[in-house]
Amino acid sequence: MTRPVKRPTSSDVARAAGVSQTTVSFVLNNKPGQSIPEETRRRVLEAARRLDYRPHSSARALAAGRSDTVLLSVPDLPIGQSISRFVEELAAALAEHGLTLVTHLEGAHGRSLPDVCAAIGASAVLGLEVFDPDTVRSLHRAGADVVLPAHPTDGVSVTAPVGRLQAEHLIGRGHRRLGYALPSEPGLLPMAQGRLQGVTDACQAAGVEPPLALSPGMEVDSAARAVARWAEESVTGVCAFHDEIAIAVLAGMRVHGLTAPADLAVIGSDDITTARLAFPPLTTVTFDLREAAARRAEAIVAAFAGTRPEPSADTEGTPRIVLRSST
Amino acid sequence: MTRPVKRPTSSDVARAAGVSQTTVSFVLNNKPGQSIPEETRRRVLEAARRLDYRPHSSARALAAGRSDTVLLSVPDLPIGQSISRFVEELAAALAEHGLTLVTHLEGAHGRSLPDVCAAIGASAVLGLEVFDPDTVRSLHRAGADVVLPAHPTDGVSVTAPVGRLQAEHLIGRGHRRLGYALPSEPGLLPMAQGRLQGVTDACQAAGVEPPLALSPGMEVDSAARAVARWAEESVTGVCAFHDEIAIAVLAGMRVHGLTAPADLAVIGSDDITTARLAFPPLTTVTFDLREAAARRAEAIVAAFAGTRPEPSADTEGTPRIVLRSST
DNA sequence: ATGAAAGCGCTAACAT
DNA sequence: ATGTTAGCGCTTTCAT
Repeated sequence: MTRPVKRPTSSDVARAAGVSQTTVSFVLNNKPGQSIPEETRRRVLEAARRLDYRPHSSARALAAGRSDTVLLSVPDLPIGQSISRFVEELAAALAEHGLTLVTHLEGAHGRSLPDVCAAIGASAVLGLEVFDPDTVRSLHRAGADVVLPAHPTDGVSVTAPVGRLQAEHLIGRGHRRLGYALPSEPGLLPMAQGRLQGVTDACQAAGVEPPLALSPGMEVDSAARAVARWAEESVTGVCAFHDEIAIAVLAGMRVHGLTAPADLAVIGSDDITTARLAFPPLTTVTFDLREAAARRAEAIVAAFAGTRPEPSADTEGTPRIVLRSST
Repeated sequence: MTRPVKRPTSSDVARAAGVSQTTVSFVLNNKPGQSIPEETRRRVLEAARRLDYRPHSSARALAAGRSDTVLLSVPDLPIGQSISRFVEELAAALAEHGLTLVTHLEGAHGRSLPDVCAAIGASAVLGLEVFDPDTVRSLHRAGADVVLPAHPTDGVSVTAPVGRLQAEHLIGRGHRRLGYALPSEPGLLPMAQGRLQGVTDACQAAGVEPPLALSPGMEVDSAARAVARWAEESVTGVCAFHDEIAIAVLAGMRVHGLTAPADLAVIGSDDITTARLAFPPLTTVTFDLREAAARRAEAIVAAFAGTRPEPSADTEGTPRIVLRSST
């Protein structure tokens, strides 16, 4: 359980390879502008491999003045596997640039994000939504070189256009009065505001009334009340913040003997696994997370290099509507 | 986006407080066995606060030979909010001991756990299931002082007794032939084996046949096939690895016009949000994660101190059966 | 093409 | 009660 062995240092590798420690550093970091003969390089790499050498991250960070660690802050809770997949892709994309991603779950009780950032010596901090200026400042003081997104143009949330797409889908199907199902967790509200705004925009563009936003909650009863309310207001289509809430709406409809999409069309977001298994199956909006993740990774690497990433027209990944019912 | 400012060092604080840098270190770390007059201590703390000083984690880790970072490895995907809550509680409990928790999502493409461990300089690595000896060795070589659980007695998984409880519940209801629904993700298999073993044990103890384990998958069709298979074998109750799979089984039953629990009883695990909303609602096994998290945190702190945690009889948290249907 | 040497910011003996 | 000093393992400048 406790480790008695001392791990090899770069000097150990140097000794084993019969070169200086400096040379080891050059070889292992592929230092440009150095002319290391193939033979020497080989010897060093071989020795490193044999000793199972790994650079001591703290020592490296201390000397270099920056770490290779990227911290991702993930909001309160279960955002479905859509986000999980995003994290995975992001980690992979960053790994290709030699960066390591770890995640901090924003919780009520944990430490603050700047604390965590300082504690692990992250040199970049990522979020899903734009950080407010105060947080950005704190993070910088905590040692973060890069904070993203710090500005709405930084290639914002994975989530922004979701609402618009949901609404356009329903409006395209002839719905003229929409509802919006908000999450109850306060932590998700900022993100929800963004998505709701998208719905509102789409409604305005189509010349239909703005959506009636309610919080159906995650209980059958509360959801049933929301459904009743929407029915009173002649709402015929509901956009849900994410699939879990959409499923709650479906459950609420069951209470009233309503069926989707005939009585009320419901569209979710994130394409969680259980959405596919809901009855009736849910219509969902989702993104190509691979793309989005890759772009984010580029933005980070570019920010490190001081180069601002070229502002691509669509920083959001390729949206995709996944239809599973005939909503 | 990029930070130009240099952050204050402990020497800056020393200068501001008119003391030596050593004294600053002593005060800020509450070094025991030192007698710092209240006045000096106050001046130092005041200066640190004014400068918004935060110790440089890498420097500290390098000098002290160990960091305050704990890395939690979370398996493949959305294990529901049960696990999320566990993470949150764990983070809070560790924070009370000055330790910082970050999470690594085990993904197909990301870096290996030892890589991540080395990259962030974690001095403890945690998992939900027992690590195999090879991994433990790698982690130690990667710089981890503490690896838990490394041994079945270390206060194992949050999950171990789950299978037993599920089976006992069904057997208690008169079921004599059980099925088990395995996950399809290979990453979850080790955990699934543990839970399945619990079911098998309970069956043996009750003198009923061992469970018929199948992988229903997360598609309606594949789940329907599994259900058919269980029906052929006169299985009347199914324990599912977790709620998502249980929901898949429910979906498969719908295809055959079967209803739960009359035709086939289904019991899940983890109490995910959508399980509450499934139709019919799912029976689920769940734990008091607060307790489990606190115990885990203690184990880690104890391991750091070299003290083995006193082996408490129940390292698993308080199990709780959540009934939502009349399974 | 390679090495020597000076720190990075901190902790921990060891003085005083 | 406080300061002096020597590293921790690495990167990087400057010599060779």
